[in-house]
Amino acid sequence: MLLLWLRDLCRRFQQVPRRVTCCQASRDAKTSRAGWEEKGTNGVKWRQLEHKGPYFTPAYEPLPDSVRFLYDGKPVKLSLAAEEVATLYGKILHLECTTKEVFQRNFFSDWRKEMTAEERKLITHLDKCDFTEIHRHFVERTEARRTLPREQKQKLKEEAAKLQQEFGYCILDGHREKIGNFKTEPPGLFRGRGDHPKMGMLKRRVMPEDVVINCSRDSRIPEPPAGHQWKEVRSDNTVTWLAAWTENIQNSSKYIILNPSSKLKGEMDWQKYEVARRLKGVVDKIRAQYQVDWRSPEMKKRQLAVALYFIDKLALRTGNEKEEGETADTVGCCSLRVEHVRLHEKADGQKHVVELDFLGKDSIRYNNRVPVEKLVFQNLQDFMKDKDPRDDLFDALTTASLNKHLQDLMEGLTAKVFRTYNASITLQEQLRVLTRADDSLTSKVLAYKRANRAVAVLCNHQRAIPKTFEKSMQKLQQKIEAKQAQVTEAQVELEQAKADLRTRGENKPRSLLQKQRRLLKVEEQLARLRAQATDKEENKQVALGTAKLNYLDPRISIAWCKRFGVPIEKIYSKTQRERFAWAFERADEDFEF
DNA sequence: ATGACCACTTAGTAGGGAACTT
DNA sequence: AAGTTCCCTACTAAGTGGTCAT
Repeated sequence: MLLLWLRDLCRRFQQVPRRVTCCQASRDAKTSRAGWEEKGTNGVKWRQLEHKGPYFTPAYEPLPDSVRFLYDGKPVKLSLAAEEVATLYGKILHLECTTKEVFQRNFFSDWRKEMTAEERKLITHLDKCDFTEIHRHFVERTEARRTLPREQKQKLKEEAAKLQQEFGYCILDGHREKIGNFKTEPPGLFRGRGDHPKMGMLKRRVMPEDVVINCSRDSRIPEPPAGHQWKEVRSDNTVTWLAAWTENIQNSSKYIILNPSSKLKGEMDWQKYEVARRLKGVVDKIRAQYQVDWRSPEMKKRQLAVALYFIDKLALRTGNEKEEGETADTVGCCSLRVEHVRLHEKADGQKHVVELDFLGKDSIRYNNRVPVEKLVFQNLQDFMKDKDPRDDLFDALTTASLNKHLQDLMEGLTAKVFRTYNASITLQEQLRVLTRADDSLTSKVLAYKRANRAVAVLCNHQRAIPKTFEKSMQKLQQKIEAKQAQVTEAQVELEQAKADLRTRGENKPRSLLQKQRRLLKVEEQLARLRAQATDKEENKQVALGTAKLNYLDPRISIAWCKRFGVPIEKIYSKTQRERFAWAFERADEDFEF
């Protein structure tokens, strides 16, 4: 208690909390041995941090009188507060979430809290509310912005750039670094993923009074907006955030953080991959061990061994416990329930097939059938025996105990390192298998995409099928047919030319050569189109970006580009190149993960 | 042990703008 | 110039895993 109070006091006086520095020192002894820190500083993330604080969402701008809200068919002029919340709903009227009952109920309940007593008395049923004029108003506003004359657009762009210049950068240890999100989140209606019990709730406007500023003591402390104050100004150099507030839906912290291009973030990214590379050195031993443990007489040990097998083989997430009723019902490995597993003695012509079917992170469905070793199968049967569908599959296992075990196997090893390791090693291996040195540039890039996709599939990174997918696929098919016709035509012409040369003895070898070249060219184009179509089809439900950004050691890709003469721009966009700047300094063509 | 809390990484989506057609 | 497609980025939700108090 005393310590707590002291620490709080320290923070209030904007000093580096002593206790934190002390703790960090002991942690450092461990981490430096593991090669975590290179500067030899103890958990300290910066020495200097200066910034302007967050940029706040501009105040609410009332609707023009011409835009009406109707209740029960009659226009009602809403109070400012109630109108603002109404516009949040009207703005997203076209989105599917507004049709969900939970969303509507939560929204209506929170909206009513913003109404005056009078409004509350009048407006009692959401289905009598008509937001269509509000919705149209915002659609028109967007449209108006889109069709703005060139100079006006230019002006808006410049204003945005000015804002970016003023608020979008900080000074960290003498370097000007880009901030990731320099704006506070605007008020809005909470859009959880999947079946979220809180969808539709009002996310309130962030005020300076909610915001804690983190910066160095001797820096220019950011000014709060006129007439306002910060909640607190502190100087904690063991954390990387610049400002923080507590969001009112889940009561969790939101942070203003650095851009991924920053040195600090880059260094942390690098370390992540170095840990994964260390796993490469011990993974065989770990695999051998968990296979032995499948036979253990201890239930705990067997559950751990099977769970780890899933995490390793199927790249499952660890699956922390979640508070029931606060979030959507999703699971990971350790939180799998009996109802998520089906065992097939025989399926698809294979023995001992395990079928997993559950909602994972972001309520993305994981549905996979895999043949497993007999021992794994028998263990699963045992774990499921005499349990209800809603019971935990691994009832004797927690993520904490799993990670504790992993920590003993290798310094810095946690469950998520397996995902990183397996993702990166898969990319490297797939690139090796799929790339041919004498292929065209296009083919090489396509090979990369394939390798990337293999990882995305492994990690179950999915996306919604693009709305225009069918249409654009049809168009591509038409293009292919047209190209096919061209090829046929070119073939005929070539044959004709050959025949002419023979029969009439016409002496035009130049034209013959031209026709041959023509055929080759259209055939190549056809092949390219076909490859494109295959690629598109295989990719329609797969999200490649997540793996690329978070799981694939960029040094693998950089080395591959160098080895095969592929320009790096073909693989990484500008922001991605900035994000992976750390890797360019550390990878030559011989790099091996 | 257990749970609350915190800080950080990982995730999919909406919407805007660039690039390409018409 | 307008329409269309495609790619990128901003946004913010939802995970992981550590620490600390109880």
